[in-house]
Amino acid sequence: MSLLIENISRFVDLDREEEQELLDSFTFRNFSAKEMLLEEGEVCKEHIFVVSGILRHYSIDEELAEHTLSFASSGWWAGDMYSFLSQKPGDSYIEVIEDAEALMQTRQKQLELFDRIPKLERFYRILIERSLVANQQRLMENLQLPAEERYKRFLERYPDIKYNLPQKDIASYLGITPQFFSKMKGRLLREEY
Amino acid sequence: MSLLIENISRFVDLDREEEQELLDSFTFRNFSAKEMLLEEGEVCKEHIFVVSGILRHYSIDEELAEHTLSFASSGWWAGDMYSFLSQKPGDSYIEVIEDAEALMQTRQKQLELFDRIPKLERFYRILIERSLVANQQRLMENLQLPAEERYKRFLERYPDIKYNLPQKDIASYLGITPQFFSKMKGRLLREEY
DNA sequence: CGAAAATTTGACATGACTCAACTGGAGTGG
DNA sequence: CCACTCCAGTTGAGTCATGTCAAATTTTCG
Repeated sequence: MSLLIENISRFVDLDREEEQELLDSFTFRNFSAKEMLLEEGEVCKEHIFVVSGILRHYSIDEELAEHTLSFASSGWWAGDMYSFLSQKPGDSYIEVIEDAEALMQTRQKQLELFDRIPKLERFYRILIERSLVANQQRLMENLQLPAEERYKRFLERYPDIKYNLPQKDIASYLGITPQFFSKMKGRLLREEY
Repeated sequence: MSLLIENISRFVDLDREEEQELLDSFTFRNFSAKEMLLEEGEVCKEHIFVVSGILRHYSIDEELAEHTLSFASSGWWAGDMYSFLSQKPGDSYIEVIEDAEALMQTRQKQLELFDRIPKLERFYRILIERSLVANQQRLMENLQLPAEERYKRFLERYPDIKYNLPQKDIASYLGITPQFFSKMKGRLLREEY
């Protein structure tokens, strides 16, 4: 559980009491593979800090194709930001890819803490700033790069879990079909020699 | 200048003194069309609040193709977030599309104000939260939708300036070539009758 | 008015998709 | 522990969306 504290301490200094208050605002939960943490039409009530395991955040379009927005493993955050921030029903899904342990915080608890401990609002501001930068970079990658290059960036972004993910999920992250991904991978392997 | 105050007041309440301090932290500037506010390799020293006119934020890939990350008109913010937040050299450009007036704030001034007036850090947190949501939505649109649909979303996102932008810039925002954009637009016009 | 830039248009090329069939491994129940 | 089923992954043929190249035309602006 101190993984969370470590993470936050990289950006702001908390004293013992504040750390305790922070931890008390989270609920610890266990999830097993294939469980759904969020489905379309539901409100994303909690922001999720992943302690172990892997989550996937995705949405489904009119043609029933899935599109992965992000993966989250140890030390990363997950949540449908639109729904979590507005507390309105969202249109995305969060599923468990590998058995996971996570710390969950409701928006209300979060906002209370921001009032009580401004340093935590600062931490969150920094967290969101960084997410925004990462997202903008990914957007540019998608505009500029062909699938093959995007795959290489993906490998760099998720070095710890790249071998634990089903190919179809990687394909849906890259924005291509599983069939095309399979062919592309075959081509890359052949080219390596 | 009170456009800025109006904007901020939608999320936090400031008293006269705080408003003044906020305004003092910005510099007012005038720009004319085609001026560059930021070029590759430079540090994005200031966060920009557009009072009037239009800016475009873009980057250029290895094939020299431009990719527009965003447009900014009256009431919107602009800046290379990666560079502004880290104060390291960035890889993007900001140009003036239509003569503009803007308020500029350095990262240092901004951080000082966060310490002095926590409400402003809150405002900024909310601003970034919203940017993040908008960005994630655009990312999903790019993964899911064909160019034609993306164009419709673009029209909804920029209703005020959609007729003031060169087609090549719209194309580079959508992630397609100007030629293809031209053909697509022709097709859409013909279909309308 | 003239030069440069933006837009349009057409022929052709290609990256990525669809559909369909096949293979193989993981999980489940008998 | 086997047999069965069910996904995930692979592969091939044909197609479609979008790109490239090149030339003609229109617009912008000094």
